Amino acid sequence: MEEREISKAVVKRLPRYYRYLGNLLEEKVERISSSELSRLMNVTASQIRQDLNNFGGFGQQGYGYNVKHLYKEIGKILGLDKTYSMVIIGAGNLGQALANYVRFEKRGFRIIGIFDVNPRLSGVSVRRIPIMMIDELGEFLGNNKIDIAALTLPASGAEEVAPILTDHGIKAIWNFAHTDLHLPEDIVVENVHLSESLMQLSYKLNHMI
Amino acid sequence: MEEREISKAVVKRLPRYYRYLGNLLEEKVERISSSELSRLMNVTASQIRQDLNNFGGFGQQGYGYNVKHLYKEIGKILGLDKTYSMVIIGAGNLGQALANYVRFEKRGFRIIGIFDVNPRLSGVSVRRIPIMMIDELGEFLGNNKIDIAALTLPASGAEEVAPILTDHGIKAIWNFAHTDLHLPEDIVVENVHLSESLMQLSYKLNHMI
DNA sequence: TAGATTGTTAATCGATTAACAATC
DNA sequence: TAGATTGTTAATCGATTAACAATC
Repeated sequence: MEEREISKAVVKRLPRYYRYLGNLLEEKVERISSSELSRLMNVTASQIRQDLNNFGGFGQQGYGYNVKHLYKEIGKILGLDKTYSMVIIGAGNLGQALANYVRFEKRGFRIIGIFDVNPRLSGVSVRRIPIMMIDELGEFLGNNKIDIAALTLPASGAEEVAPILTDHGIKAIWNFAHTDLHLPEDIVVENVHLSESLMQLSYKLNHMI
Repeated sequence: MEEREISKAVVKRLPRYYRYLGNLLEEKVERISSSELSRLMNVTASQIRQDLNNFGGFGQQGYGYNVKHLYKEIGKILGLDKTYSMVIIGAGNLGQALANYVRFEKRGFRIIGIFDVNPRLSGVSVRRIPIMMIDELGEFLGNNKIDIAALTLPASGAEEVAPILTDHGIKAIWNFAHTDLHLPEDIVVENVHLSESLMQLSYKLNHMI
C-alpha cells in the first residue's frame, strides 16, 4: 500500500500529531508552521517536517501547514476515515472499561460483541453490547465480519483464543494480556502491557530519569 | 543513583525480560544463556548482553545467567523490591479496573484511595478502597504519604488535578488522560494513551506493517 | 583442559538534527 | 519582490549487531 517502509518511531508519533492538530482545530487555528508546532509539542521542527514528508508534501513554503487539511490527512494515514468492527474478549473490568469508552465509537471503532467464560455474565450487556460466552465466539465470528479483537483476559486464555480469532479472519489484535502472542505473519498486533508500563514508571521514580 | 544514563529503549525492555524470567522461574529453569533467551524473546543475544551489562555483570562465562538471580536483580533495578502507595484519580471504568487489578498489589503497588468528582460515588468503595471526592484530595495527601497517582479522568480534569498532586509531594504520575501534562522537572510521568495505541493498530491494519 | 558463553569493543545501521536551496 | 517556511540532502548522534578476547 505504501511505497517506502515507514519506521515504527514515525507511526508512534502520528497519533500525537493528530491529537495536537485536533486541539488546534478546536481552537480554530487555521495554519501552523513546523516551528510553532515544535514548540507546542516539544519536538524539533526538523522532525515534524521529516515525519510528514514520509507521506508527501502537506505543507506550503512560506505558509506552513493548513491545520484542517493536515488533520484530515493524518487521519486518513491512520485509517481513521474508515470504520472497524470490534469484539472484546474478556468482560472483566478492563474489557468493560473499553466497551464503555464512547470515544472509540466516535473514531469509527464499533464494538459489537463482548465475550467471557463466566456464565454469570451470559445475557448481560454493556451499553447495549451483549456479553456472550467464549464457546459461541467461533459461530459469532462466522456470522459477523470482525476486523479487530481486543484481548482483555488472562494470558493463558489469550493464547487459547488467538487461533480461533485468526481462523475466522480477524486481522488485528489489540492485546492487553501479559503475553506475546504467537500469530501468523499477516496478523497485526498492538500490545498494551499495563504492568510493564507501571514498572517503567517505578524505574523512573527510583532512578529519576 | 545510577552512574551512567540508561537509554529509554533499554528501560522499556527491562519489564519484558522480567516477565520472561518470571515465566522461566515458574518452569523451574535454573540457568539460561543469552542465545537461548534471545530465541525465546525474539531479540538478538547481543542486545540482551548489552542491555544487562548496563547494570553490571549478572552472567558467568561458559554458564550463562542464573534465572532466579537475574530475575531478582532486574526486579531491584525496576524498583520492585520496594512498596509504593498509590491513589487513583477518576473512578470511572478504567479507574475501577486498575483498582480491581490485584496483580499490582502483589508487586508492591498499594492503592489506598480513589477520587472522583461524582458525588454519587462518595462513600462507595472498590475492593475496600474508599472512593472520596476530589475536593478532599489535598487533605488526604497531607495525611498520607503517596508516591504515585494514576490519572484516569478526562484531560481537562487531569490538568487541574496535577498541581494539587505535585504540591503535596507526589513524585510519579501514571497518566491515562489524553494530554501531555506540564509538570515540574522532578516529577516522573508514564503515559498510557489508549486511543493512540488503537490508532497505531489501525495504521498497521491499513498498511500491513 | 576444552568448550561454552559472557563482557566489551568495534562496525553497522537507523533515526534525529542541522542546514539550505527551492518556492510559495 | 522580500520574507517565511517548506522539502530534502547532508551531518550527527544513538542504538543495534557483530566479533572476539577474556574467563568460567
